[in-house]
Amino acid sequence: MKKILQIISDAPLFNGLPEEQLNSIRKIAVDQFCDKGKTIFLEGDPCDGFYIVADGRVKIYKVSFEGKEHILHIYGPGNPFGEVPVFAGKKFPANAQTLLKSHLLFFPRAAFVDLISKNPSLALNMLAVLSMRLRQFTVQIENLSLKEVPGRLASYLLYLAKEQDRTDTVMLTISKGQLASLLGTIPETLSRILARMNKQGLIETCGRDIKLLDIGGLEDLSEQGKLQ
Amino acid sequence: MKKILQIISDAPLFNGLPEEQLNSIRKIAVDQFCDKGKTIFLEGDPCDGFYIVADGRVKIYKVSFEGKEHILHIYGPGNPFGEVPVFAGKKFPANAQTLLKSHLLFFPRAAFVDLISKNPSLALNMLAVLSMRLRQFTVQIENLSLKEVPGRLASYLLYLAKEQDRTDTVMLTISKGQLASLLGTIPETLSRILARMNKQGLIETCGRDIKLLDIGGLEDLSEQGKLQ
DNA sequence: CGACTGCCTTGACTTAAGTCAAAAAACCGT
DNA sequence: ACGGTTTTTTGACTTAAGTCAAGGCAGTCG
Repeated sequence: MKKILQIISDAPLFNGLPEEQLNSIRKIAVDQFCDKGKTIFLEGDPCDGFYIVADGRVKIYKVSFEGKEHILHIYGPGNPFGEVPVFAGKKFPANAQTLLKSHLLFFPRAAFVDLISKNPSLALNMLAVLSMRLRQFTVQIENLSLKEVPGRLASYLLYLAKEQDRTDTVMLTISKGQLASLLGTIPETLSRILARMNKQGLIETCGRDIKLLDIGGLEDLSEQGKLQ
Repeated sequence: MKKILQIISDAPLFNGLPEEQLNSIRKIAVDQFCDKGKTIFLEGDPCDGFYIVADGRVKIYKVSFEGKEHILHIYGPGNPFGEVPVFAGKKFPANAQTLLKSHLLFFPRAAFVDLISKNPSLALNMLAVLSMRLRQFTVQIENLSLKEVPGRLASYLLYLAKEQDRTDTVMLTISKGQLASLLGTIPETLSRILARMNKQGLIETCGRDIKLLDIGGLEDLSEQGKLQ
């Protein structure tokens, strides 16, 4: 387990802050250890603070009327979540659950707002993080409304390749069912599309490893949003 | 035309700020008058500041590879736009165009960041605005991925009713073609769905006026996301 | 008044993707 | 290695929604 102060100073949210401020942030952080599958909060719960993932993985998701689940984000170490309602209002807009045994830091609302209001540079960091998220959401909405599933999958694979700094093979860090949910579809459809992309020589799947055989083709697909 | 100071003090972004700060904000604001259909910025343009709508209406939209357009937002008086890349990066993530003859206020990036970094309460306001936007995006993504078009339309009608403070009849403030794009669909589909909802007695359309005949039914539809 | 233009609607057709059901494969603890 | 989950894949079928093409219905302007 990493030191709390270390975790805090590594988080993008607190990047570049002076030692002294990091210490005052550390003082308000509350440790929290969760098993896999633990629900952290539910949509509509009152929000009295936000979290940072110190270790493990957390999914943020919505559930439809019929119980179908759509994953909005999957966050790993260093990522904050639940920070939106700290400023916007009083309730969480989605559900959060751990995907792995996880270690979280909790920041109580009142104390954090107090810190921010005394700390312009912390506020600027926070603004940058929220802005990045907004930008990602813009992309996600674009994907959902302008691209078909194969296009979204291609985008995701290219994003993964960048993330993992590989050009040949990427490894899924989540199950295919979860990936389907993240792409706004269902496992059956995802499975069929992977099979189709195999046949077309774009990729070669082997369990959770996916060989990228035709990066150019994947790029076309992610731009055009349509297969063929 | 309203006074610039008046516009600024009415904008949610600057809500509750002391007179003195409003004045320093006013000093960095640049007036801009646009005809209908004027492109304000394009996706990928370098961003050197953001805007507030003083008067008129602006659409924020993305264009797909084949040229299909999806409207992300439509903003009216008091709303800021383009504020994301001021903190996140250097380029605009979407396009902006006026829908009406409009009056905008432009805030240059450097001057504004400077203001924020000296002004904790302005920073907090900004955080609240961005958080609200993130929350709206969450809803939009939920709509796109969990609901079919009739569900999204019902949500929009109920939102309009709330906005206009009516329970019987709402008036579309945009054309049906634009509404289709905002809902992530095409005019033909929207037209068919409106016809279907008419037949089912949920609504009664008359040009741009839409009578809400069965609010309960619309609520069910917007929750379940499916017609029937 | 009529022709023009932009917006909306309708119809016939195609297709992407969802549902339901079942088989196959991978994973896990004992 | 074994039984029992849980995931993933496959197949047959349905359906929402997109495409293409043709009409209709305003408004407006000469």
